[in-house]
Amino acid sequence: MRERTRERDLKRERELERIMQRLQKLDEETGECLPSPSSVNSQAVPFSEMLPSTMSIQSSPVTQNPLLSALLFSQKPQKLPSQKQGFGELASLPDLQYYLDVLESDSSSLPLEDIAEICQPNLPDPHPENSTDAFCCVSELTQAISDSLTCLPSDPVEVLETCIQTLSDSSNSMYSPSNAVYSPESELILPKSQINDSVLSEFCSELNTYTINADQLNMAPAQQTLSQFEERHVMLGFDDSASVGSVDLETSLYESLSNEQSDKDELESIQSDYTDLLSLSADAMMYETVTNAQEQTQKTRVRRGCRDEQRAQALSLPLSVHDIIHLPVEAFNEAISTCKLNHAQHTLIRDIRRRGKNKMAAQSCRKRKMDSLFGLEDEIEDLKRKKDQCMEEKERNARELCETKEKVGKLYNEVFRLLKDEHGNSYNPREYKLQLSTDGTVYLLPRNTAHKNKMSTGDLNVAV
DNA sequence: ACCAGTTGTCATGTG
DNA sequence: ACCACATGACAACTG
Repeated sequence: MRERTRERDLKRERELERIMQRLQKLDEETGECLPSPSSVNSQAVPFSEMLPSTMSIQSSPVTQNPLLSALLFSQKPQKLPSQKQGFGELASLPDLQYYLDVLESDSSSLPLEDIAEICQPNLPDPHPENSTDAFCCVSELTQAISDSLTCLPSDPVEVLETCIQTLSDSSNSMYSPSNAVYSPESELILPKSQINDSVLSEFCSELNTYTINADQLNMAPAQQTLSQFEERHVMLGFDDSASVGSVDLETSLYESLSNEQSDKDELESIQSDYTDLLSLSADAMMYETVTNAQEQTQKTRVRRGCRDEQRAQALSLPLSVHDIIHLPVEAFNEAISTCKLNHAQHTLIRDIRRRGKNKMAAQSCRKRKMDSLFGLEDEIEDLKRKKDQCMEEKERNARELCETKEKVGKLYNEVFRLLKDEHGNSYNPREYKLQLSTDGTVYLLPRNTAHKNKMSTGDLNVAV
């Protein structure tokens, strides 16, 4: 089996090499430098954008066919899991897209007979037992190109449409919607027959949260994974915005599958823990057993969030975990009083409600704490901004004060220079000074008396 | 293996 | 006394 795979890989490598050589030869002959198929891959231009404007992709049957959807919208064929069985061969699809693109955009740059020759290696294998499904897919496309070239060698658009029509005929295609699964996000197409755990793991990071009920665990793993893969975005059964009772598929699906036995063991353990209570008559013994069960459960905690769900199932509680937690007090009390519960059920239902309430309280408490923290951080930022503003204002005021002092000094000197005594002589600035009174009058005072009685008009010699 | 962050749970305090 | 809620502390889990 491994040898056959290696042979197929080598065969495909040789084919790709031939195609590349042919392209290189074409480049040399035409003197034009056409983008190589690999560069087309890296350019990540959706093939749908290459379609003529008159050809609406939405109205085309293309989108009805998962293979063509994958083909036309495939931008990163290198993402295909080449190590998975049969998918490495799909890597040449973008090459074929490239040829179709050249046909559609400028058929003169690539002689049609050359395309037929390029496509020749991809034609269906005369020995079908050597072909993989993916290789058949490539062959199918190249066959369509080749046939189209024969029938409609002068109309590239029709070539393309013929290819699409050929591959849209899903009646015999292994990639028809009825037997293939297509992931638009990951741009991959997988035949259902090849969906298995290892392939599914490629998709798991994109899958949403699922709630798995107990009877799903009884499904065969491959059947279950396929079923859940097809039902992505669908919430089954218990719906809870919190994680109570729900199981994250990514972490738990495989856990559920690989540890199916341990899961059952755990369920049985829980069931045993609480059903043991049914056989006990003394309340004290019941309480002790509940405590032991809780301790044991805590010690053997495998996953969080679904334990109460399992416990509720184990003891067949009449209310869902969601109702147990979210019902108003009156309704809850009425419900548990009307439903005749034994001691174990009563204890469990109280515990579930307490834990559920406390879980929500803890969540809101943490949210408040984070909000408070963010509020404090915002306050710190505001205070920093205000501090910066104050610092800027202080600097601006200091600058303005300096400028004002400078202006006053100049004005002082100017005024002092203009003052003359009765003989027309200037006053000595070392002996006299100007002083401004509170009423706005400027006085000339001798320096030795200025400080003694600044505002005494009797000392004034000159009023300016 | 280690670590930081997240989450569920329990114990305890408070109104 | 009882209840609901808040919160610190711890352990399990996760990436």
